[in-house]
Amino acid sequence: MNALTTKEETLQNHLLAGVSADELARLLPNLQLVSLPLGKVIYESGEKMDYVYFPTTAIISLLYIMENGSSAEIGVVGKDGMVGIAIFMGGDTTPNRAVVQSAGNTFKMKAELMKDEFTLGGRFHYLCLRYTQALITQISQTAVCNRLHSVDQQLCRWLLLSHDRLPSNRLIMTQDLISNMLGVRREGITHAAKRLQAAGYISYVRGDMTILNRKGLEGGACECYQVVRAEYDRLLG
Amino acid sequence: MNALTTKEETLQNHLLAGVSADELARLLPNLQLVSLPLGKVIYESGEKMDYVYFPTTAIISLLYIMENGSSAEIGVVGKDGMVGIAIFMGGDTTPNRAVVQSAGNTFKMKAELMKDEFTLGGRFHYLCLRYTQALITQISQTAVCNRLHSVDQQLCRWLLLSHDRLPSNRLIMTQDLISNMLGVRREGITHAAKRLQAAGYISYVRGDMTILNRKGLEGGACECYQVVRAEYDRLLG
DNA sequence: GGCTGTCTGTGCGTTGACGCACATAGATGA
DNA sequence: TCATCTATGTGCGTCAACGCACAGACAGCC
Repeated sequence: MNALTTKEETLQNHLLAGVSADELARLLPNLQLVSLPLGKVIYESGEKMDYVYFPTTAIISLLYIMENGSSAEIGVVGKDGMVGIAIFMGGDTTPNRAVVQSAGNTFKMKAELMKDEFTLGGRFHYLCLRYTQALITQISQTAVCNRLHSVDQQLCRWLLLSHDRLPSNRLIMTQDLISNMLGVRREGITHAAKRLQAAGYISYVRGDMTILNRKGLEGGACECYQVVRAEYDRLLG
Repeated sequence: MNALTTKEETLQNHLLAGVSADELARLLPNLQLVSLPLGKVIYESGEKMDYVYFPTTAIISLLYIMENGSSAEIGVVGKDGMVGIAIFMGGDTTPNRAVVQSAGNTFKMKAELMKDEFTLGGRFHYLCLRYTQALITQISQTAVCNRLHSVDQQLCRWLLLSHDRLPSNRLIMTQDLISNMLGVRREGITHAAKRLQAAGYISYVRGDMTILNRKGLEGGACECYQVVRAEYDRLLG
């Protein structure tokens, strides 16, 4: 891959696409394109973060793992953002695991270089902070949704958030994995997915899901999805 | 109140206590001490934030209000932090309401002055970012807790988070208000509170609650409380 | 083809929380 | 003192989600 196509691919990530020409010129030599397989753990809870990730086609899920092994997703990151905000926020680590939810590509950059660029305080700095605020809204809305909404509604929200970050309508993911993300039973996902398939919104066979009708999903979701979407558009659109 | 006592009171807020002497000298003339009554709304969802707040004895709850009127807390702020991070993160607003959960004092400062001081990039900037990361952990853990834990456990967590930010062992708050914070039924809080009182961990009469046994509450809470506490200590301790 | 492992579907009893209705008890003020 | 309001306690039916067990169904592989 030559420099030109790398530059083109960086533009697939919304944060990298938004920086100034000067900044991009500085960042480009330090960005390494890597392909991530489904299930790959890129950060473990409490572990020092060596790299920051800017996904292009991959989707990364931020999970908290309980002591007893159960888990729940707190946020999802794709081409809209980055994984590793703790690096520039100053904490270096977070008590969360970051797992590849959908295989694909991402750029990675050394944590030290990330800090250096951030401290320069330019448009990159500005975008990182605004992105962090958008992520806070996503996490907040996950909290609210977990409290007040049904599994059916949450599955719709989750599918929409994933679809927004996906390069196609296909999502390679078993119901068992989805249940781990949402922190519910696998059977609960089976039931909800069946209903969505019966309604014609999605179709799936053995870990291969296709989104057929976004509007339908939007109707089945709670207001949480729209709140998050609107904040991303407002802050980064 | 003269300048000396104001300066002493600012030190009750952990963020203000952590800034450099130069920064504090710049901030002090712009900090206005106000007393906030229980239930006062200091920000409405989506509203432009005119001030940032640094509580000393007051506790502020960050809530999301659903379209149907039900609500859920996403985080709580006291002397450990500040309300209004959106001002320096760049978004200016958030889709949340900020309500006084426990009456008390807070310093407030004009949003413009906050932005100016933040952009200077000193220790204040550093502390604001680290605080934001701690708040993210709190919100994340709220999401996890909402998903996986019982009302009893969540009440313990909530009481502990409040107690950490309270100047005494007394919390003036009805069960009805607590239920709005946690996004559960009032009766659910009645049952949980009765159990805690029977165990001797708390006592209460008509909106006047006293925490008698912190260790007991810690035993009744899920791991979520400790995770949040540890992150605050690590990032800001 | 047949074996094996994984993914999805289904049934059933249990449970934690909900929604509603109403009872009791402390606080407030005329 | 009495009326009223608010806060808390309690009962009961309902329901969504859970935990468990197991039955297909499909894929990959020898």
